[in-house]
Amino acid sequence: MTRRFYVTTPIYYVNGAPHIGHAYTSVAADIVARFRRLAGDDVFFLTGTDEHGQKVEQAAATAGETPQAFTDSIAADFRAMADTMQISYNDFIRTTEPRHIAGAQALWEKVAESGDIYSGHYEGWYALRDEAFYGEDELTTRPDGTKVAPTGAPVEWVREPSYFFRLSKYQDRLLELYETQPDFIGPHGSRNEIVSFVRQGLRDLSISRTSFRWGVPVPGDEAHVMYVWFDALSNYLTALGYPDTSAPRMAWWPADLHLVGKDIARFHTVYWPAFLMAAGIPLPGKVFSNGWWTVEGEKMSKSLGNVIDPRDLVKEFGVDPVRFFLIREVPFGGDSDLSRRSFIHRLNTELANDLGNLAQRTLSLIARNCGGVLPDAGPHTPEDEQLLAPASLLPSVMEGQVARCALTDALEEVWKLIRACNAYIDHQAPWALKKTDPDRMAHVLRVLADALRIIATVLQPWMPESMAKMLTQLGTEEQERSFAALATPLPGGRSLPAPQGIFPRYTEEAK
RNA sequence: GGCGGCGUAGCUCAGCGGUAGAGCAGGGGAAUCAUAAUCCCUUGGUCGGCGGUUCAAAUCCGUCCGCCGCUACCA
Repeated sequence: MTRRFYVTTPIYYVNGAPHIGHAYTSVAADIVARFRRLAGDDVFFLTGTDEHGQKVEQAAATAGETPQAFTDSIAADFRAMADTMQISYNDFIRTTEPRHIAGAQALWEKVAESGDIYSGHYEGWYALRDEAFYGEDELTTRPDGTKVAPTGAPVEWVREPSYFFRLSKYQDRLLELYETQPDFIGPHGSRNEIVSFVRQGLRDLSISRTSFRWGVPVPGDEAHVMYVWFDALSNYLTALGYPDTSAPRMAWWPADLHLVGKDIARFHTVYWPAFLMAAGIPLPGKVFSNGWWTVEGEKMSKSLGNVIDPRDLVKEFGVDPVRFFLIREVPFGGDSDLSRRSFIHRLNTELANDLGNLAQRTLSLIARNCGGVLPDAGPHTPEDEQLLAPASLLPSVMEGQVARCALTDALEEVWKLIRACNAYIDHQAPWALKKTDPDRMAHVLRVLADALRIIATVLQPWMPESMAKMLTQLGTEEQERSFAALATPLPGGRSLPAPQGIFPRYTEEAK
């Protein structure tokens, strides 16, 4: 029976334009989704936008638009970015859609049924700009007597009625979850932080607001709208058709993997499982958080004006090199830097030199010396085996790595094989065999073609467009590109298209 | 302050009890099928400091120094 796999990106908050950080998380999720599809799973891949909250309401007012019109245009921009990045989502949910609003309200009611929602008052120092409450001890007093948040945002004392979620009740069950399901939170460092946070003790969570209107109305009390995280987190369920348990998509629940930025790890590893526990809904399998990008060594910020729109890079270099760089440059999970120099260096050494050139030299030798058709396989020498044996294990090795979200390690695994292929071709020297032993030459080229087929197959999730081109040049049909298809060797004699370079080299023109 | 992580070759990092590793960068050589790409060899580290446990420590323990993260409602 086909395994179902459900992976999500965060729903992105529409208070600004999409940047490289959003693209990063989405590309990572996309790689997992594509990888699981190649492995034969029935994948559901969700992305979308988080569109409620006071900040959005105000930004819309400032822009002189209705909140709906405002979010429509930014949501469209996020969707366009996802499309540019070749994100293969199955659905794009917006929290302003009726299906989501109804689902979020149903989840609220379900949690309320368990007795874990009660009404009270919330009061504290509130920073409008940050949409956040702060503790007295976090504030600093300015010379003029006004208090400001650590972020520098001015705060005011507010008191408003609020519904609360009994988060405190779930402390032990959460700790037990982290204990019994050690892979629930990744990477490791993030897990430690969450565990120690929960150990400190959990306070009940204010989950509604009366101070603004742009949100999901609380069922049965229209004076309140839901706190944005109750609303937002429920998207992972509402997109599947929740609360309609007979909806076909509900078969994908519980989610296998939520990929998130490290800033929102806590919402996904503490609040979300607690909400689900309260509602009696099974928990997701894993929440993995990724780090931040800096640009040329500096923090990305609007004031520095160094915010990178991934689409600008795609325009210049193509989508696959950007996807590749984002995942390759640093172990997935940590922070990383994007500099033009390191970017171009990566593309030149690993894509153009190592991989692109390997394909090009192999394919042009075949084109020129084998009549442009895929040679038959010959008897394997020990050297051939030494190359092909580990190559055939690649998909299963990478499967383990992808399951751990070790997306960079998985790439490194492929590059070991690519380097081995370059060494192999030099040692076998098919260009010399051409005169001394043409049969062996053909067999060597076939070994390389087989290795390249594996390489291109497993790299499809990272670089779908380029690897499709490479697989076409290697003579594979559309239906021969899954992991399962690798078990069947391609028939010799198939004619191959004329080889064409896939990854160009870049030279920075001197300025 | 509390909790946690990190500090290993010029750079990015892996190793986590048994004679220091990879990639890139640097140096030398080979080859010429290929996007002047590739291959081979090679320089380079008292594994942050000090102390301890052990036959044996980057690897375990203690301590010190230096970075970084978390410490509640903020993509």
